[in-house]
Amino acid sequence: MTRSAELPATRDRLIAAMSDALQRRGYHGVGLSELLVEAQAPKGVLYHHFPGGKTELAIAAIQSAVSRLTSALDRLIASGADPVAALSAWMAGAEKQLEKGRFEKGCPLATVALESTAEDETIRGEIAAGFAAIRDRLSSALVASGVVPAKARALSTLIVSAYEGALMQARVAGSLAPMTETASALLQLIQSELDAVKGIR
Amino acid sequence: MTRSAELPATRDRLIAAMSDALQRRGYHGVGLSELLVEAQAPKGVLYHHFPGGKTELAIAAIQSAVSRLTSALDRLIASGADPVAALSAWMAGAEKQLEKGRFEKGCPLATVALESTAEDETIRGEIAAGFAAIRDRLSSALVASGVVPAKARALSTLIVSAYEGALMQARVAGSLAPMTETASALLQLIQSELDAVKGIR
DNA sequence: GAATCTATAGACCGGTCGGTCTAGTGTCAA
DNA sequence: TTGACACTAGACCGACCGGTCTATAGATTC
Repeated sequence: MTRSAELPATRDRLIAAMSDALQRRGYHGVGLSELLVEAQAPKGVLYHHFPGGKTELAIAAIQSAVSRLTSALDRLIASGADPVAALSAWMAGAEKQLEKGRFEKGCPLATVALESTAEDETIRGEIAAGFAAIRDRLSSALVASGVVPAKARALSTLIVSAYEGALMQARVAGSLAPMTETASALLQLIQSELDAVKGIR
Repeated sequence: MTRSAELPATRDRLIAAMSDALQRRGYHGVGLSELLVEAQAPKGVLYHHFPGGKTELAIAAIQSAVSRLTSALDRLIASGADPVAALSAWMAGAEKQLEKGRFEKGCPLATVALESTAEDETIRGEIAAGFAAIRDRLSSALVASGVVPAKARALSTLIVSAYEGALMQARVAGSLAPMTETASALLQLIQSELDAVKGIR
C-alpha cells in the first residue's frame, strides 16, 4: 500500500474532480489546472492515467456517473417499492442533493449533453447510452407494474425529461420550487396511469 | 443603456451569432473570434456595441431569445386554441426546429443555465426571469381553462421541465423519439387534468 | 543490486482566449 | 470646410488553455 489511507487513488481523485466540475460548470467551463488543484495531482499524472487528456477524463467521469445512477436505480427498483413511491423517493433525494450543493451541482450528464457537438462523438455516445440505460430501467419497472410497453416507454422518457428540466430550472432559480412542482404534477400522472391499469385489469 | 428604436444591423448580427452559438455549444464553448467571423464583424465593433464584452453580448442574446419565446407563446395563447392543442403545436414546432438544425441547435437558455455559476449573477437572473415568464404565461393559460392556480403552476413548471429535458435527450440521441414520447405522455396528463376540471364543473 | 516499470512531479510550449488600443471612415450639423 | 460623433477595422497584449517533455522516486523482478 503505497498511498496514504485517507486519500483515494489518484485516478479516482481525478475522476471525482471532473465529475464535480461537470456538475457545476460543464466541460468547457473548467480548466485543467483548476481540476488538478482540486484533485491534488500534478499534470503529468493526468496524462499517465488518461493519455487522451481532458476528453478521456470527462468520458471516464461520465461513465462513472452513469454506473452510479443506474445501480442506484436498480437498487430502488429491486426494493420492490411501487413506481410512484420509488419516483417520489428519487425526487426527494434530488432535492436533498440540490440543497446540499447549494444549487450549484446538477446532473453530470446534462451540461455536457448540451455543450457537445456532433464532433464530440464519443462523449455524446456515452451520454446517449446513459440516458437510454436509465430510460430502459424505468420502462421495465413500469411494465412490471402493468403498464403497456409503448406507454411505459413514453412515460419513462417523460420522467427523465421532467427530472432534467426540473433540475435546470431549480438551479437557475436557486429554489426547490421548480423541482417540487414538477414532481407533484408528474407523480399525479403516473398515479392516474397506474390506476387506469388497475381498473382495466 | 436605452437605445432608440432603430438598431444597427451589425448589432443584430452579433446577437444572432451569439444566439446561434448558445444553442449549439453554450457560452464557454464559443470563442470570440469564431463569433466575429460568423457575424462578419471585426473585434472593435463588438466592444463598441457591447462594452461589457462577451458577457454583455450573451445577456443581450438571452434577452432577445426570451422576448422571442414569450411573444410566440402569447400569440399561441391569444389564438384561443385549447391548451392541449396549443402545447401539441408547440411541441411539433420544436420537432421541426430540431430536424432543421440537424439536432445541433437546442434551447438558447438551457446550456447557459447549466454552465452558469453563482458568480454569473446577471446571466442567471436573466435566465431565471425568462423561465419564470414562460411558466407564468402557461400557468395563466391553464387557469383560464379552469385549472386551479396551484395545480396550474405545478403543471406549467412540468411542461417547461419536460420540454427542456426532451430537447436535451433528443439532441444527444440524434433522434426525435425522446421529444415525441415526452410530448405524448405529457399531453395525456394535461388532457386528463382538463377533463377532470370539466367533470367537476 | 541492476534493470525495469509504474507513478509522480512540474517546467515548459505554442496556440488561443477575451480584451484593449489606436487609426481610420462615413455622416451630419454648424 | 470643419469638427464632432458613431461606427468600423484590426493589430496587439498578457493570461491562460490543453498538452508534451524530461526527471525522478518507489516498487518489483531477475
